[in-house]
Amino acid sequence: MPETPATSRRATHVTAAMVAARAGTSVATVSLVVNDKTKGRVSDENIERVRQAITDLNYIVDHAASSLARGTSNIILLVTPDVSNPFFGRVISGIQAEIGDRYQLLLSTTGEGQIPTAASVNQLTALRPAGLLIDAPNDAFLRDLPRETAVVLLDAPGDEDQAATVNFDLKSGVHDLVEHLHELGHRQIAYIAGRTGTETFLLRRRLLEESAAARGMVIHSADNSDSLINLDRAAEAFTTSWPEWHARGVTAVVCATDTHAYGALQAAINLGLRVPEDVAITGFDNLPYSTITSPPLTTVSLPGKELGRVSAQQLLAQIEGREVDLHPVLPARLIRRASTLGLSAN
Amino acid sequence: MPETPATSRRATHVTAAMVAARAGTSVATVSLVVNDKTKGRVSDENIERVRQAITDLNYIVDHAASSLARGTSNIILLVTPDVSNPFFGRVISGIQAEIGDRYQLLLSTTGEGQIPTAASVNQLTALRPAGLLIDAPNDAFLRDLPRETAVVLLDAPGDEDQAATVNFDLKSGVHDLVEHLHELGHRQIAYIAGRTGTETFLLRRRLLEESAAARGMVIHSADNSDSLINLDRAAEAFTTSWPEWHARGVTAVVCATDTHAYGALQAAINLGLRVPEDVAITGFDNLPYSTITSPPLTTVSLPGKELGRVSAQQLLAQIEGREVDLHPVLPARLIRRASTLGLSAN
DNA sequence: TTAATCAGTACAACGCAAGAC
DNA sequence: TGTCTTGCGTTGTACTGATTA
Repeated sequence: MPETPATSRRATHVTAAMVAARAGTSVATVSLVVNDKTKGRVSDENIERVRQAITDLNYIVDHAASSLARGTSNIILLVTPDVSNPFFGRVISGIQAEIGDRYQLLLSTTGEGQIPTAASVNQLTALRPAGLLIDAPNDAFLRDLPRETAVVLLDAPGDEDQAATVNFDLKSGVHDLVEHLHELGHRQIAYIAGRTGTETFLLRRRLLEESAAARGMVIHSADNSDSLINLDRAAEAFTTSWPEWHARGVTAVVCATDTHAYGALQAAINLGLRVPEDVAITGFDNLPYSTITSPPLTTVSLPGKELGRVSAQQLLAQIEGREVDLHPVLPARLIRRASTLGLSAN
Repeated sequence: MPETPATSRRATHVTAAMVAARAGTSVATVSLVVNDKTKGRVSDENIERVRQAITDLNYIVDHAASSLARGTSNIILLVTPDVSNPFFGRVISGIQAEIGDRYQLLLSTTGEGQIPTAASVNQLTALRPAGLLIDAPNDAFLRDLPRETAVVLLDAPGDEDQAATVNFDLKSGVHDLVEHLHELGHRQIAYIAGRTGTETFLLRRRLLEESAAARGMVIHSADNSDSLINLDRAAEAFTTSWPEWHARGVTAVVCATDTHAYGALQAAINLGLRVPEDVAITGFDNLPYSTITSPPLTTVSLPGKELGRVSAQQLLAQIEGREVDLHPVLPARLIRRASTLGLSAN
């Protein structure tokens, strides 16, 4: 009869064996109880004894051992290009709200401006995550994706054939934006983005060009191959490009995110420009700060928390084998504020 | 001679055994190579053979198995009250930059306004994290901390006896702030915070009161027991409290974070108040948006990325048994902007 | 001869889950 | 009902031989 192997090495760490010893059952029974597989396997009395022992000893199933035995973990991996953008804070909130504590959210940031390598993707698979949430991926990353794992792509327009996606209705958002600018009399429009290669930013530009062309408007681009969503960089880009834009008659600057727009706003003001009289500025995201900038920012609202929430639902459905719409699209609404309004049509 | 057990169940998943088979060595040798413990144990030739096999097969050490065998994982857990505040984005960036890819950063959010329970703490320990980074903890949480794990508390003034900490020099920051307000003629000051029970917010208030008392100034508090760092809630708090504050002669509102200050700013403007002529407003953090609000925000700058970076260094030092200063303090500098300046001293 | 270093392997954990019994 | 047993994939310890100081 082996004694309880309690103080084998460290006095700490409660194992199923200790629980079993205390409850007077086998380890297998403990496992059945903690995993709710008691139906027809464990008597009510034993269930109760085990439960009691678990609370008495404060037992928690070891994550590593459980993952190893099962071949998969309860970790959900969120891969984002840049957590410092508050937009991702919203996304994360949405995910957390949805997954509760059954799964654990692990963050993996590809790092400032780094394109994720196959190696780093592999690092992630070593965790045997229950699922992968990948925000604003580029093509290189998608190629290396493990096919065995549940995957949802967030804000990855054009990748609908690769995996489940949750996208924004950018087309309609951009359409409204361009129409709005057109009505205000703008004909020459500049576009500031970062992170060349991120599909969603490229799409925003393509849609802009299409929508603009349909109305005889022209899009000019900032020549910044930035990889960050960064206020200061956007400000630099604006400052550098403005002389040329101005010479070409640009009167409105569309930015790929609100954060870029804040930078543009700052730069414009530093250059002594009046917004929107001299230049109108718009963004995407509708961060909370966009109501208190001077002037408040016209922007295409992208529901970040909703993105996180729906993506998580999507992923859980995959993991649990439920059927769902694989490509939901979230609305993108134009929010008109003073950074474009107030310009007299010319 | 056993064949390579390649297609045992799923054709996927490369194991050390496969690598060993291909390299013509034992599994143990493979382990030694991947863990860089070859010194005097593995010949250069075998190291090379194993390395080759690893790249050929694209082998990655399984996280669960490794963690189980070692009794600890390579996960670093960040516990934050609210990821949606962009301040945490900075902190996360700093941490990521420091830990590289040797460790994986796992996020655990205690949820909107939830005080973390002992149960949730235990959930975390099931992961056997290499270390814990805990931001702005409250006392209840600290009581349940596992003592065996490496822990660093971030922005946890007053908890220096509990664990390693990385704090801001709030005292000096608040001192400068109060002096600044005093010079501008303010005597009655209101304070808006969220998250009652978070030590750092309480301390900001205490320091404010001490500093103010020394100059014959008075602090009034908003009666909001909010638990969120949330622009809208702060706006509500301002709107609700302003009539009374105004009646008592309050001319300046100090907010516990910039995000709160944005809300106050918005509310003040909605009430038709001029900032800073009718009411001065200040924050803490110095988020990038504070330069482009209207007016730009006077704030106590708290270096968030630095906080993350230093905390991670601190944690790695603990994990690796190195000696370091256990309680570094990061500077908190007052940034004077238009939300307080421009008020004529009365 | 006795240590000590080097090279490499066998094997028992690690703690849990699931199928056989 | 419930337990036994095996396996998940790694890691570290103990061990074997051989060579060198």
